[in-house]
Amino acid sequence: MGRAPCCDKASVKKGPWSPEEDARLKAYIEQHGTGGNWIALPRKIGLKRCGKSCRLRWLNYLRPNIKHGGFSEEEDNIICSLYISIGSRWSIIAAQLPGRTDNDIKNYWNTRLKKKLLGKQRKDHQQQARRGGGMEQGAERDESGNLGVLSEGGSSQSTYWPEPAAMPMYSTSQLDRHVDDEHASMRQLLIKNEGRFSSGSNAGLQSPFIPPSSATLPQIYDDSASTMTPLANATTTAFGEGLQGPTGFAADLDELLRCNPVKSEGLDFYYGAGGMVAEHHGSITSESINWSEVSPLIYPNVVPSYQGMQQCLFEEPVHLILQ
DNA sequence: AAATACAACAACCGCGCTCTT
DNA sequence: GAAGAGCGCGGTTGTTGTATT
Repeated sequence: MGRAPCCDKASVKKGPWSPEEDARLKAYIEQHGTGGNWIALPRKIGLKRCGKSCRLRWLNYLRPNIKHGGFSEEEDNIICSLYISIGSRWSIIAAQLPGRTDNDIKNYWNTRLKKKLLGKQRKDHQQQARRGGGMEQGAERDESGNLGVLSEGGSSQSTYWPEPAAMPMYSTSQLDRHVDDEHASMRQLLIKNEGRFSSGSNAGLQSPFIPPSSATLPQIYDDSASTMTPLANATTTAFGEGLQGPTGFAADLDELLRCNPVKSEGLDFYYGAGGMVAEHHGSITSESINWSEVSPLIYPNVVPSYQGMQQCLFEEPVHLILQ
């Protein structure tokens, strides 16, 4: 048996919201709140809209203090850094950017930031070629504009990415899962750019996100197994399996942030004293956290601490992981 | 000026999860 | 514990505006 629809599709209006609908929804919520039931809300107001549609409209457009457009470079950098670390968890990323909604960030990423990054990549690519960087033919991106990270089966490498010796050691199953994975590809791009668009002084720095090989992984965790085990579990549960990527990436992030508490203050909500990882040993989910409540607490820290976070993300873990 | 292509944004859809009964 | 309702999220599609030919 299929899932029951959340509302009667036939009697529900779809498409763009009129100013009148906006005004009614806004006025009602400002006066009465949502009442904890979005499904019933449109009936109370007399709107022929799906409850989910009302919720979306409120959250993405009508809610106070929503910013639209005009993303700053700092915001770009934060988005990129978080995309590197947690992937397309737009709601979590949005929680780090006051006034931004997940939908807004998602759209911004899909329509502009991704292209901006690829544009930079293309530029770097050309510069490298001019310097005699030895780009082979056929290294161009595919029709969708993506650069191949690894070819099918992982037996050959992209001509752009580092030589095999510098490449992470993926297992066969990991490769199978992530070949042609856009997220992985984009993340590689971001990592190369150190999670930002502006070129920094340490442009040649090697990415810290070199995934530990199967041989090095256990060592990392064995060193502090009593604390790392719940941490790793919590990370997996909180951000989902997909997060782990081909690299045990979230675990790496855990490790480096754990080892650099001062630098990770932007992620206090996640790692800090009494934070979710500290308090919930392996049983939390992203849904169990009320990000709207968490966000106000962390907003003030985010931007000022970004440099530190970025430094933490991009400078420290090389020796940690390769140790 | 008209047609077409592209970009940006708003909104919808389906799924997984949590909560309630 | 099971089932249903509702919420929240991420992916995708549709619409509108702008640029180009």
